[in-house]
Amino acid sequence: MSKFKSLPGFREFYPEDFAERRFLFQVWRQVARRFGFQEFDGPALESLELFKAKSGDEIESQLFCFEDKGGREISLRPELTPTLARMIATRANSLKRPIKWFSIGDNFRYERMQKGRLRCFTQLNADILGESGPAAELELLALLVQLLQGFGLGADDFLIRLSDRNLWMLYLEALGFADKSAAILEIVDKWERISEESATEKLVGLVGDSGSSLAGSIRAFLEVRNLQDLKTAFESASEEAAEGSALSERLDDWNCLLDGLEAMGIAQFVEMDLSIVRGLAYYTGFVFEAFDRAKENRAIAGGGRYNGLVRKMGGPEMPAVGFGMGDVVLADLLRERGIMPQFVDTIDAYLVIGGDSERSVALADASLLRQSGFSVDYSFKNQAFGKQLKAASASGARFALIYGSEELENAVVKARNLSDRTEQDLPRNQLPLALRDLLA
RNA sequence: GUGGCUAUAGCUCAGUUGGUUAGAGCACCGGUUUGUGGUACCGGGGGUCGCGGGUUCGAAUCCCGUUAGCCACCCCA
Repeated sequence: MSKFKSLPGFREFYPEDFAERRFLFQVWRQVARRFGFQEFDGPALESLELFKAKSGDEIESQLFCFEDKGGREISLRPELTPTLARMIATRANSLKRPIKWFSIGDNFRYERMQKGRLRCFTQLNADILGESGPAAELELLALLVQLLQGFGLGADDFLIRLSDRNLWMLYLEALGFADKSAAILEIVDKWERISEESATEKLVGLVGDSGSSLAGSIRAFLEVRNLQDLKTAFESASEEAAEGSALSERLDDWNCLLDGLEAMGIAQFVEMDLSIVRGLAYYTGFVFEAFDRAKENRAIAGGGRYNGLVRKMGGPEMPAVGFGMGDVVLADLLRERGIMPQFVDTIDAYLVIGGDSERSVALADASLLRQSGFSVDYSFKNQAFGKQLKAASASGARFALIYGSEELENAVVKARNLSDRTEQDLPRNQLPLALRDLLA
């Protein structure tokens, strides 16, 4: 056993683990590219202030932060969005819009670990900036669906819940609680986790006696699953608001988005569900989360619109919407479903070397073949043929190239197909070409 | 930050009411095998039984502490 251990919440990736990781990244990258997103990255280490600016001072307790040797207060990044917002803010005026960017990177959060949550995890982030209309949300939802489909997940496996903080603001305004909306939404966010009684208690504590009727109105809103339900909820809240232009404009956005989902053939993956409000209050419009259907409440990915952030980072007004998807929950899910592929590293050829007198010839060919683009391996020491063939087989090689004295006398090497055990001689002076034909 | 459970080889786990030198399977290395691989047989390396303290003639085993892991709460950007 090693004298040292890795830090809590930080993983080591042995080759078999890394193969899974590579698979996740490949799908992420391929699908994002299919949608025309461009890959970027920022520094893993940033000033502490950057993260406090977005999330408030309380965030510090969950950061890997410290003072560097120059006396700077710095932190490993807990998320990518502040960095993205700063990068966009810096070049906002020269970036062609819409800006469609994605990134795959490690994030760090100083938290107690549990299932699906570590201290260092990798997240895919995809963001669209410069588009204020629901076309941006549509594109991101379509990307999210195809990403999950790219891993072999289907409509039975996941569901995207789509919500809207704007609708909540309009609704609370219609109910006469516009001034307490932030505090009320915090309670709504916890609604599913705490009992309705204790939620009602909190509401009564917040707004007084009208709290219990407010609780009833909120429950009705939480049960909304389509635009018809929504209309009914608003009508019973306030006739005036139900007829107002603010609501009808927002309903236009909803119609546009829902029609788009229909047109893209992904409507069955998305459900209107206003119980998603997402904790921190910097989201400004549509918000959404993708859930594992088998285990309710486990979010695979989440995001929403955050129109104010680029300006907060010193840039111009810049509409923005994005989502993140972590590798930990996703990999757990794929393993549970039995759809995490098992990868075997293979090579093209394994050289079986007769002895010292054949070794230098074999080494010359290994070098040539590798330069020609083949993956080639061989034993470091002289061993019996049987041993070397065993190693060849274990290496995953498709062919064993046998360098024996008889072969070399005839200026050939014997290629043994390791799966069907057939053999044929290849001329040494044309080895790369001959091997290419064999592998084709 | 709070609580519950757990900790023996790289992995999965045995280990009796406390009793010699802590075991097995898998994996790894070597041999049977200097011209033909997945099986078989033989052998080998690898452990301060998480760590520290206590009880005892004697602790992997009992007690206390601590650390780490898992799970839940909190939080979830």
